Amino acid sequence: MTPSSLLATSAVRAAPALIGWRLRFRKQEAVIAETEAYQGLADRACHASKGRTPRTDVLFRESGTVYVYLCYGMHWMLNLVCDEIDEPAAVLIRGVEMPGSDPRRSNGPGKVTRQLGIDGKLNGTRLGEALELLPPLAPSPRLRRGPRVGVEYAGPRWSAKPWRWWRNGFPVVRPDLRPPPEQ
DNA sequence: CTCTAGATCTAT
DNA sequence: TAGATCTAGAGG
Repeated sequence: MTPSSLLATSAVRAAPALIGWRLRFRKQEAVIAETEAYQGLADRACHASKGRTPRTDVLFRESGTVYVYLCYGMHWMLNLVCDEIDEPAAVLIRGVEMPGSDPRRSNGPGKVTRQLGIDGKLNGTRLGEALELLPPLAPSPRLRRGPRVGVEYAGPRWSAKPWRWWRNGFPVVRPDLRPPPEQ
């Protein structure tokens, strides 16, 4: 499994598969521990549901493109673009684990980028340039899943989708969230 | 041009 | 539970 084949599929399939893969940036290494999928024009939680705009353009590009945007005026969100060209989809990196670092320093999307020193300059670059994606070193961990965080604005149909995954035992923020009864 | 909401985090 | 901080996108 190569980084390109991993991402050349829907975000809903790529997001759980990415857990355990490693990100390398400026000599730092981080193991992906929590992800969320944003899939397609129909997904009201996905920025691309607003259409192709200057901001969402990167989502329509080739898988392996890096999408970074500023949230709440102060937090950078790191995403990896998935799926085919012109099919907007991305996985949000919500949590990582770094050797010798308290995981509570990197268990949220804003914390991830702050910890690694990632900002908007990475937006539109491709994996392999500044940011690298490397295969797991350990066997696939057991995963847990639940609804995405902070997307209530998308309406109940989309905010209830259990499109968030994390490594069992990872100290996720908002552990109060439970998977919906059915989807 | 103005206005508003937002894929969050931290301290209170 | 509120405040920080700022920009894309929508509306006039």
